[in-house]
Amino acid sequence: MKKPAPARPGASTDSPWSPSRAKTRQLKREAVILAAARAFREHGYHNTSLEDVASALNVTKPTIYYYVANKEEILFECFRAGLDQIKSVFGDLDASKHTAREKLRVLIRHYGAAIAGEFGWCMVRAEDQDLSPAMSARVKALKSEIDQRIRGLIKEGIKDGSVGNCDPKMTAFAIAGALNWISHWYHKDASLSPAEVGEAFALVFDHTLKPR
Amino acid sequence: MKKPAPARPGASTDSPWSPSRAKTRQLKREAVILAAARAFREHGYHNTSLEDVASALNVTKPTIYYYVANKEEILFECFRAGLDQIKSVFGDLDASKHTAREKLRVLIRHYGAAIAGEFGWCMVRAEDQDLSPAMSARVKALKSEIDQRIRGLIKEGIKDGSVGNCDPKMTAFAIAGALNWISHWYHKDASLSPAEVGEAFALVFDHTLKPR
DNA sequence: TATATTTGTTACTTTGTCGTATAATATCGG
DNA sequence: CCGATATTATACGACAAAGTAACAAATATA
Repeated sequence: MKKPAPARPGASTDSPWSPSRAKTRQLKREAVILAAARAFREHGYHNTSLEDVASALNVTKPTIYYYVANKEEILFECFRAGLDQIKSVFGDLDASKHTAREKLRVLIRHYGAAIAGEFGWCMVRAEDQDLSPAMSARVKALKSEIDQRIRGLIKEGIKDGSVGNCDPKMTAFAIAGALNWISHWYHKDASLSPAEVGEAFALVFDHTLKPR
Repeated sequence: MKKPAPARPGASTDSPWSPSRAKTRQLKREAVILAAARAFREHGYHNTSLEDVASALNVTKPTIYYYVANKEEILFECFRAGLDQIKSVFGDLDASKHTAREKLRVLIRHYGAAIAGEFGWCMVRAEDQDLSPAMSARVKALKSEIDQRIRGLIKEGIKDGSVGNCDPKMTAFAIAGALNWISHWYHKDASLSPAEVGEAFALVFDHTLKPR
């Protein structure tokens, strides 16, 4: 279970290993995750063997296991990559001085773009049951954080008057659901870029939220 | 591949077999489908063995195969049961003389209730790749019919003035997505009945659609 | 009650894929 | 240039679950 070399790119001076080694290793690991994410999206998690992933990278299966402990770890990393991408906008939101509705607009645009991205499928459609209880709990916590953020912004908006009166819980479910669902249709109907998709949904829900 | 007896309940007079036999057989078949649908929802399609389904019904695996050709057929029947439930409201819609927005309200309420029902999970979260190309195509056709209906009603509403100006395609995606997503959270958070969930969403999107 | 048909079980084969033991090759620091 | 370590391949073990063959129990009809 112990890594042969610390994979942190920052640990260059205090490590006996060349940083370039650790760096390319990290890069290759990420390539494995990404190739897996694409295969999962195309064929589903259970219909994708690690041999499929390997051959997509022109290597053999044990090579995959050199970079990753097991299939579950790959799935977890896919979840994390996607969810982190969504959460990356939280900082901007905290800093911003706009109304809650405008913050929601930003969040929706960003969220939608992330779902249309490479890890959208895994983040949304992969099943908790394919992760161990521990990993599943971590994923649930991340997801819940995002959902709570939406619900919180709706409540905030009702208070500051930028959002019309509505049921915050159901409205948040509706928004999150509509966004998550993008992963079901986006790659079949990719007439828009991920950013454009996010923008389109931001517009739709701006209508929903605007007070009347 | 040929069934030993025609399972249609209508074939009572011209068949040498007692109709009660065919009837109970049909009932048992449906019990298999339903038990499987519940197991799929709880553990996922691939994490549910037919032995699990069998033991939930207090029988053994080959008994399942007596009522059903294979696992794929079960999944297809689950899809069909759910989608038919949604489509069952189309007749009322055609007969109704209300505005398009009011029709949408009815459709959304009904759709939402169906998704929160027994077959909601299979209908929405099961993957096309787990069906043969032929069956997958049939499912896609049914789904598309429903989506087109929503989009059509939005366009109709924009024309008759009951729906405010919006992008019909994206708005339809948003509505369908929000409704489909119910299957992800409903059984964990079942504080409302399926009908109440449908009603709540009808309300949320009435806000979205109302002209301003 | 006797017989044919339906319904169900026990025990098996087959298949696919995860994950690993082992060995061979490439690459880096000294 | 050499030894150690990183990287990759070949071949295999283990196991779970789909699907089947052959046989046993139940039941309707004559």
